[in-house]
Amino acid sequence: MYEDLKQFVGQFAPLSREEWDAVMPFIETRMLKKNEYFVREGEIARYISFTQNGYLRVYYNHDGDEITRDISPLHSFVTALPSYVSQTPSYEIIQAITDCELLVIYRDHLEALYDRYNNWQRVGRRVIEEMFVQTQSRIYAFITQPAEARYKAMMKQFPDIFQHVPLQYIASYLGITSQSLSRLRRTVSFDS
Amino acid sequence: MYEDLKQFVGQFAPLSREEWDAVMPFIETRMLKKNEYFVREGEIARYISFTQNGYLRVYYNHDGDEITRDISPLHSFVTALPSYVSQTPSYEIIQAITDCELLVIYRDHLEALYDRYNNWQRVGRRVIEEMFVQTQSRIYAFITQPAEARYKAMMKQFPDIFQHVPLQYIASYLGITSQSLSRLRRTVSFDS
DNA sequence: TCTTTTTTTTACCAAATGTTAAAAAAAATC
DNA sequence: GATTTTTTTTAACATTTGGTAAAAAAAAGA
Repeated sequence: MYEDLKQFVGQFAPLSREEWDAVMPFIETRMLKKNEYFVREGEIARYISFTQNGYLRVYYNHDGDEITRDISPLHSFVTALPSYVSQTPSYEIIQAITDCELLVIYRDHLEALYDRYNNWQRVGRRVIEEMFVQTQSRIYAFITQPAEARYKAMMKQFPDIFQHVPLQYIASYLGITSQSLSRLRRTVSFDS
Repeated sequence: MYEDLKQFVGQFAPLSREEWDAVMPFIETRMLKKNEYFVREGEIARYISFTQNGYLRVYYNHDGDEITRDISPLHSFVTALPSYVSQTPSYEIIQAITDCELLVIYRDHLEALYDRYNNWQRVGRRVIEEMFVQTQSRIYAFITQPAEARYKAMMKQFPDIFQHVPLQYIASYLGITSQSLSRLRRTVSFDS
């Protein structure tokens, strides 16, 4: 049960049988059809999810454009973090790009788990540390690499995403328009 | 003693007298002269610092250019996180932009503190969560705003930094060349 | 204070990306 | 399968930013 989750979390700290048993009652499975929402605009993000299957998109509305901050890789944790940590209405929207199977845990339950099990709190800390490091790399990429290099790097790192996610979302994630991405793809496919 | 640190950390969780007493023996004060290093390239980041006074710059060498990932605001935590979390040689370099007064704590001591005090682990988690949220905002800025808007936003959010930090570092932090920043500043000062 | 070094600014041209509009292709719906 | 809607591509031109080089200004050192 929850093998993908166990493997993912296990990277960050070993957890005892008891510690796993403690979290089990709080894990809910939630299915989303393509285009359904996990977090809506203005809603408070009261839970976090692990993508057991499918792809989520985290974006927000900016002058009529949808700005994609994240496209969740398979088997990763996703929430609208600004809302989640401060329990204020979310400007970020989370929507299913494909049909999804999510493992959901409520923040209240998770915080209670953290209170009781220092080891779970450690896992929570390490997971977010790792996410922070990833985000840093993305900032470096924005500073040092032009869009074409960012595109190639993304293709290499997340090849599966390109099979499931519309290019317009990828373009936004890369920080360019879909027209620019289209232009890039034309030249990239020839010379590389 | 350590009032700025206590106030900063206190935002994230209340800490008892005992919990503070437990950390005190591990805090070291370290003075850096301008241009001295806190973490050198290839060194393992074995500690984290709180900037009691002064400004640090986190950057790395990229094709002969120094790419500034962060300029620490006053009273913030700074380390070369990728090296710190994985205890591998750091590609990030941390250098004092001004004379600095740092409060330093070693990772080993901090981890031991986390083991013993769940509440400290909670603080560690919340601090990094907050840093992650900040970093997200910066990514949104890169996607949605041209350099001029990012510059104006930075002036508004960190006015003090502009009084202490050379413009070339600010330019790199904004993701542009110092020539471009110079051009921006000329037009900005006229029309706004 | 004078000299040297570093930083910032200016200018010109090149490259990358945006904007607008429309066509083509693909996907969804009937 | 035909129709409608959405997504992707193409094109022309505009804007932003980069690259190179040099001058000006500021800071550091003698």
